Amino acid sequence: MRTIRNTNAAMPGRHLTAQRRLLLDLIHSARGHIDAKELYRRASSQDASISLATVYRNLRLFQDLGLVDETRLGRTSHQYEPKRSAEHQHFVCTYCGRVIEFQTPLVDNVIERFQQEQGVKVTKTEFYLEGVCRQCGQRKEEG
Amino acid sequence: MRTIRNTNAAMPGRHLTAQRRLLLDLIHSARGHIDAKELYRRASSQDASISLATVYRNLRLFQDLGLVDETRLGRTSHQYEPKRSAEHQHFVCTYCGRVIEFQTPLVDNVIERFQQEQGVKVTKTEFYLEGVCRQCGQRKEEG
DNA sequence: TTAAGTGCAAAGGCTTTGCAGCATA
DNA sequence: TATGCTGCAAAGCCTTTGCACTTAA
Repeated sequence: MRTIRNTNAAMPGRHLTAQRRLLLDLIHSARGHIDAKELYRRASSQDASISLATVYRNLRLFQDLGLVDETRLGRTSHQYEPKRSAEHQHFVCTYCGRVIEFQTPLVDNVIERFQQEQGVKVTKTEFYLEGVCRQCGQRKEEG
Repeated sequence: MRTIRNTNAAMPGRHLTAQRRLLLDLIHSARGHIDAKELYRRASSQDASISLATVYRNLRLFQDLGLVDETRLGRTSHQYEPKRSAEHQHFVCTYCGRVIEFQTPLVDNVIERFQQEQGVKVTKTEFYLEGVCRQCGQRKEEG
């Protein structure tokens, strides 16, 4: 069980409330992605009085502080995960919802070139693939 | 003014209604991206009685028929555009909302390799960049 | 002590759906 | 003529917000 220490280095000038500690803990231990609803469900089981508004407010805050990354996967689902140093990308299986993360330097090349050619500054990248995972592909062939 | 011909080759077994013709026309002449609300606004100015439900129903239909592509840009906005043969990618300026489209074979390389390594089948790609466009970058420096 | 955070409930967007009437094939 | 489509209005989601109370610093 990962614990967030009691000092407030990550949120200068902010209150490190029990709710925030709980939410950060859950996001970290989710190992992968978690959406607001599921985060609320899990938080509720440990603190029955926590509200969905608090979940949303803090997800927004964590993003602003750079503690958490938001990713839009699939049609409308927003997923959250701890911030990482390396950019990484996502593949989502449209049959079972499985998420595969991957990372490739080619993406950095594309960005570098695009910035130079267009004179723009890229601050965020999202490379999203959708398709059929190995397992579901096999199941389809067999079935 | 691009016109969609009156036969129904694009939608076998479907009714090519006046509303659908109008919507397809507008999507094509939007030259770029358009979202449901704006599409509704423009459609209304030509057919005051068209309903938002019809817009949504048909956007869904057009996607299913492969006539139109949906792209999620920025936080929550869904954008629609005519289907194209070549995959292309998007950059969105977080200041002015400008959308720059680009295309690079590197993306295809990434997909090819990913499919082989993971044994998956990729059916959809979205490479989304966010940042500051040239114009807004200059404006920030000057201001 | 006091600014910041919380829960609650209500409101806001966007999108979908049930239904009765209408229009296309 | 018979299905499919439409408009309308209502409902469904997900997310945000106003307010009064609570709490961390």
